[in-house]
Amino acid sequence: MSPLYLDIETDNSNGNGLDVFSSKIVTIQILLPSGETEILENPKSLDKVKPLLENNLVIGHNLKFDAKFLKYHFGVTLYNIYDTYLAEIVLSGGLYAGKRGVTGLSDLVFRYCGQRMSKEEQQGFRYGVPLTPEQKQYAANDLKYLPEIFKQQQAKIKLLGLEGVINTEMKALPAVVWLELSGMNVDLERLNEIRKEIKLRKCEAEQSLYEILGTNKINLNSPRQLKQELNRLGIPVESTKAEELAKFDHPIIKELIEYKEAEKLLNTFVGKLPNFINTKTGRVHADFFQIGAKSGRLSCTKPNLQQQPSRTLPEWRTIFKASSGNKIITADYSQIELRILAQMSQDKEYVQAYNEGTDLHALTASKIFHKPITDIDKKDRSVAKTVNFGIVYGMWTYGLQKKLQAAGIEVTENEAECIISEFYEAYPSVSSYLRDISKQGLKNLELRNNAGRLIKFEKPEDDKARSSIKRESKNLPIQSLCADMVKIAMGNIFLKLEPKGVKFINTVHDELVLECTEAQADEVKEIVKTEMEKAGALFLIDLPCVAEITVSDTWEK
DNA sequence: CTTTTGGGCGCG
DNA sequence: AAAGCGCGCCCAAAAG
Repeated sequence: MSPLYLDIETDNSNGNGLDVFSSKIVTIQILLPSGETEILENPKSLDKVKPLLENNLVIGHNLKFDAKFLKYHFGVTLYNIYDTYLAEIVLSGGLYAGKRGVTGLSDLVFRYCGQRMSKEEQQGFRYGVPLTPEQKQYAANDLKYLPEIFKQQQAKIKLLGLEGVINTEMKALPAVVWLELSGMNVDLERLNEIRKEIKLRKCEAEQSLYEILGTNKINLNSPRQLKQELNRLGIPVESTKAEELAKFDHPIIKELIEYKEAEKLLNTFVGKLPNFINTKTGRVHADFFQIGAKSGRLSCTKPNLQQQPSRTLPEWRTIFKASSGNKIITADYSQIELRILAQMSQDKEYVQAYNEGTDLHALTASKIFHKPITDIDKKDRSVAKTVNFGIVYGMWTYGLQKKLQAAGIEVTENEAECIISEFYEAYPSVSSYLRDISKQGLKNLELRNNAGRLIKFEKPEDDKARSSIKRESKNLPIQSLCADMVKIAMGNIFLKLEPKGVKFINTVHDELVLECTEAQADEVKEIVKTEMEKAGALFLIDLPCVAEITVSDTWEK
């Protein structure tokens, strides 16, 4: 298998040359193993090069873009990919995730080849218009440094032992292409019903607020003005965030929280989502960044399908509806971060609880409150749940106290301290694991998760930054291992289900969402469950990995 | 006028 | 001394 180097140029005359659905490919440049550069101008069909592209290793920079165009316009699928852009983020230990100005092709050309790529003027590639000599030069230029970049990255990958992580990312890339091309279907009628409901809620809250305040000469969306008004009413809030407001007992607080919630939902979700429905496909095609977070998690924009309301407005997700005749498969890992913590800490009680199917939150409650597990009530369990999750994030007693307070559970700082120390006494291995890993992270300024993913930290300049590294060191190995599981599953599911015409429509950190015909639903459900659990079992050795799957007409919470 | 920053909040 | 990890998007206010 000989590697090819690939790049494409697209028509930007509609000002939207990056949009796969409304722009066309003007040229495809391929640097062949022979060293020759082939430029396909204004291609009508790719039948001649399809086998070449589908059966060889294709190397390029940010190939998600190219792969989307090739797939959508010509039905060509890139299976075997090496992307210098993703590789560079992996090599940076996640430091380049979501950063601008460090991962562009020109940045890599300078870093590896010492050459400054001239910032040439927009070449104005137009579909159907023959290329000028300058345009041909420009097109070929994007390819000529790739072999050297590839070679040097390969050496670094080997040196750092990052082959496994790179492999995971490159196999996940075709799945991300599949994801972006699939898009989600939106039930606009349902959306409009919800819009009406919330508008009403907002108006009612707004009227009450004006009445209580005795004026409507205030911008309720201005934290500054709002705080001033609340202080004037004798409510000594230090800020206007929900958590602070919850500390005070005054009729205005309830209305204010109601107003802010409705305002947020209307402005951020209800009002915005319809703008993202693509006119060509009728679906919402968000942009996913494959390594959007330094943990290796994906991030998402325009719109961010990873932050669609579920707690604040449970019915919201039902607007994401299967097309007629289809079903939506929602699959998520059960308590995955706590299971990973159990695996990594090797804590006896934690591991045993998951092996015996004991409710871990109830178990924790029984430990910290010294009660038999059968006597644990809802409130005890809720406190324990906050502790279990908070521990994974490196929470301190002060944070626990605030978190519980926001949930309507009052504890003194002393009580919070007791709860945490009881937790560590009950799970000594969790305690020592977290202590050791945070020390190690701060000392080495880098960590590995169990999949070998490298996590680096910037050199801290002050105590605040040092504390931050200690907390991140507790959390990131866990968060990132979950990301690796999801990516491995994604890559394997792509190979099995994309050829069957199934759609991959969303992913939210520990969750995969697919759409398929009713007839396919049972089979798809089984495959997704099996692949997710298989990927999890690569790293959860001493306890089970469980993926929970639902089949429905809509995206389920 | 446009861009950046800060407070705030949606999700896992 | 700081006080919970990772993201993206909203608006208002400040800065350019």
